[in-house]
Amino acid sequence: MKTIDTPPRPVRGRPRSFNREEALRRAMEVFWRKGYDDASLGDLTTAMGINPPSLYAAFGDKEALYVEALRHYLDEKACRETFWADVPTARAAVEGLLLHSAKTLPGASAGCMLVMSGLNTSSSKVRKAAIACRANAESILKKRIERGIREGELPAGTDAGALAKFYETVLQGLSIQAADGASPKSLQAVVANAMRAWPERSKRRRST
Amino acid sequence: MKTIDTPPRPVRGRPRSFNREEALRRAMEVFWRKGYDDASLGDLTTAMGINPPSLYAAFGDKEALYVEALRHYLDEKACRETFWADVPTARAAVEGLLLHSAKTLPGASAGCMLVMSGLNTSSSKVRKAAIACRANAESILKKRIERGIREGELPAGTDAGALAKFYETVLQGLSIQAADGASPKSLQAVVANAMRAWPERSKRRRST
DNA sequence: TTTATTATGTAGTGTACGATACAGATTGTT
DNA sequence: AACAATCTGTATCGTACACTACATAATAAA
Repeated sequence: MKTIDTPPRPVRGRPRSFNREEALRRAMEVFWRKGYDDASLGDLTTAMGINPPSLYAAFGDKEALYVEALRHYLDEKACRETFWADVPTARAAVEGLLLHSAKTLPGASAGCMLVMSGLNTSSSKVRKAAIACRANAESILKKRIERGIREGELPAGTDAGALAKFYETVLQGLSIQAADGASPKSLQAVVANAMRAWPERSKRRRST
Repeated sequence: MKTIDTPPRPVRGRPRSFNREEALRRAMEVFWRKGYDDASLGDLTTAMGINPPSLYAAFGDKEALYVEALRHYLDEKACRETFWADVPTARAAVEGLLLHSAKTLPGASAGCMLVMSGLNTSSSKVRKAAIACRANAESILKKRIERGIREGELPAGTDAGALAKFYETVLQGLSIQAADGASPKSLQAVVANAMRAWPERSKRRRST
């Protein structure tokens, strides 16, 4: 799902000399690695291969560039719908999501960009955008769990919202653990523990 | 446990005109609320009621002041040993810790200072100190769990390190959830889910 | 060819920040 | 009383930052 569509190419004037998508991708990597505040315009323009006026003409300002980079991150790196395309059960979807994080986050030196966004950040615009994106991610997780309930995979009385929030909480904690230097193996053990909280389908308990 | 002892009072010279402990406490509150980078020296000196030279004479520099403020936070707000003084079981200790966070964090507008420290921060000194403090907190949790294993509360084969890391991960996720505006009630539901992963003492399973 | 429009590179602007120089104030020591 | 030592308030310093003014280049339309 494209969240922001590229404005239609202007018909007149000097054409842009750089690839906007590619520049955005590089900006995303800088923001991901250094965070919003610590990524200076110099860092960004160097990585993007352009000068400040081009950046401002194409993206607005630093805040807008960050928000767009975060959206790009979600589409490219963390799109749950596509990640879950062929996963049959909610349990496998959640476990796969957590394990994916456990395996890949220790490589990214700064955790998950979505999780880290807006924390300790001066820009309230960035903070609000990050909160909204995380809420959206949680709602996607919730919907997958609700589907599991509808399909009989989970007990009928399961609180999908609370369960989604729990696994989202674990996911967010994993990023901090990864940023602190935890190994993939230790994070996988964390995931294994988290999955022990998964509501089993009536292992011999009255269901009302 | 005092981690840093106040240097002995110099015998000569003009005496300090402010209370160092009280100034440190106020600096801690500013850092807690705004984070390391976003707390300016102006914010700090205003809250502390002193001028920059006094700050530098008493605390070194901004980084050293932050590290000391973080230690103060641990002693005052988050000392697990004293928090667990009268808690008989490891399970109650962990659950109490999580519930305490679930109830109090939504009030603090920026989550737990220990958890948020060093994230998206320019100072590597602050980052390293934060990582060390979190590792220490996790080891305290691990020791409490190991005691539970020794005392027969937990199954003999339990991996204390993995279990401690799991609950520390949840604790860290709770701070992000709180910073995102989650209510105490919803966080308590997260805690309830997390406690479902607690290893029960052989509810009819072979214990080797 | 001329004109309008948009992008580019150079070279800055203003500002906020962390940190400090300095002179004067306040103490203990001799 | 004279001196040494330490702290305090004022008034900065140098720097890094986000951002932009401006002249010029490159394109499409007239």
